[in-house]
Amino acid sequence: MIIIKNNKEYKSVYNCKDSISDYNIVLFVKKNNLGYNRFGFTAAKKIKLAVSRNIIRRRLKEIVRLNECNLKEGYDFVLMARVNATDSDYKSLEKSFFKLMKKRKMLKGDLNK
RNA sequence: AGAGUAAAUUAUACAGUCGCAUGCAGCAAUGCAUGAGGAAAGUCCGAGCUCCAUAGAGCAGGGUGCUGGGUAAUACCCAGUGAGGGUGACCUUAAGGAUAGUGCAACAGAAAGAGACCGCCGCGUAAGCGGUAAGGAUGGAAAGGCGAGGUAAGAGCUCACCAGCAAUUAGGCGACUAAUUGGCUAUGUAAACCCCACCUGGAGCAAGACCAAGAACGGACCGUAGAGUGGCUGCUCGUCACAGUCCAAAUGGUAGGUUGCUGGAGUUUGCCGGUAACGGCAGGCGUAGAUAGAUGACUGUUUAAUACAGAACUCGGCUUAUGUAUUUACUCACCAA
RNA sequence: CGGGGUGUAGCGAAGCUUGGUAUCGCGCUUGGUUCGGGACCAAGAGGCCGAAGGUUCAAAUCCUUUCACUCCGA
Repeated sequence: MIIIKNNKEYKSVYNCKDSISDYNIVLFVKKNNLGYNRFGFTAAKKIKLAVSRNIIRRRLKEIVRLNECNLKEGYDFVLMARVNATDSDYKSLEKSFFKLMKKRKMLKGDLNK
């Protein structure tokens, strides 16, 4: 898994304005023409406690790690946690991840159905 | 068996699978070890460390404020003193000075620092004058309290007891306590100004150091006489740097890597000193170090795995948040013997 | 990491220095004016001053702790 590190790259993804949202997550997508995927995880200060910010980011990382092989290649993804995600557990985050990926048709082959 | 006081322990367990960070070993694949807290938090104090002149002088300003001790240091801790609260175990306490001075005490009340409104008593036909702080009324606070003597009526005017002040003596390192004597005494506020005693330079790891890249963050000279700006509270002084001229480049953005970075006033066991905080000696332990930022997911077990909550230079305190289970010592009340 | 500022009626602000009465504007309610509405005139309601302690006879004001919002510097 390759993580986006630069602030500029995050901003360029946001500026594409290609976003789709859910109760828990906002997903930003941009084509990068590199032949592989890159990921970014953010949890803003709106979520007050550092503990819950960390836990949400770690859970999102875990979801991506386990399901990276199912995604199409050549894109930058940024997963932004909403305030509602504070009370959500791992399984509901995973559900909304798949829901959003299906909507954007980013899953490989038959999985989109 | 009820109510309570004080102190302390415990903190996402254990096993397996996948995954992350750091270190070590290895050519590599990989293997092994370690991996958030009691508050990591708030940033309310105190330090270390770094730079500013290896930090200066004076005044202002700021802080602390019963006594003694502990400590690197403190506004912290320990032991004690006084005051207040509780039947008690025990708890609370910014607690120097109001006789150095100034200010303030609204409204009410006659009067708020020195006093006569009503009343009482004397004189007087009366108006009024004088004496008087016992009683009334106001207020948070009213001229030491209360009783007896005394008197025209009264009054520490006199006396006993109590409270306060001063001096002496005794005890204690000291805060202070006790006794005796004295004259009879001027309220509160210093978390109002202030006085006294002690302490106090500023900025902070984005501090700072080194290296690379780049056309370039410079080189040389003069001067340090005066004026100016800056060195993060103000003023005065002092001191340092810049500011000047010439050469090169240019009015602009680049911001990468290494280091600081974890062994430290560390922790724990025993002995000794001390009422204690703590100190000394000897032995054991090696216990996160990232830089978009490492701890997560799933399954099983036990009654249950839950609260508050996440390291970012490091320590010592304080304050605030907090689940479950448990222990020790003590107090009061009731019952029984 | 460091340094400020603000919190007062439904909304926006004064008052805090120097402690005793919480004031102003808009809005709200009632009445008047108008054929009716607006504007205007008159009257009125609405606050334990972010929270908890302390000092004081008395605290929005002074002190301590705490919560929320917000700004600035590196």
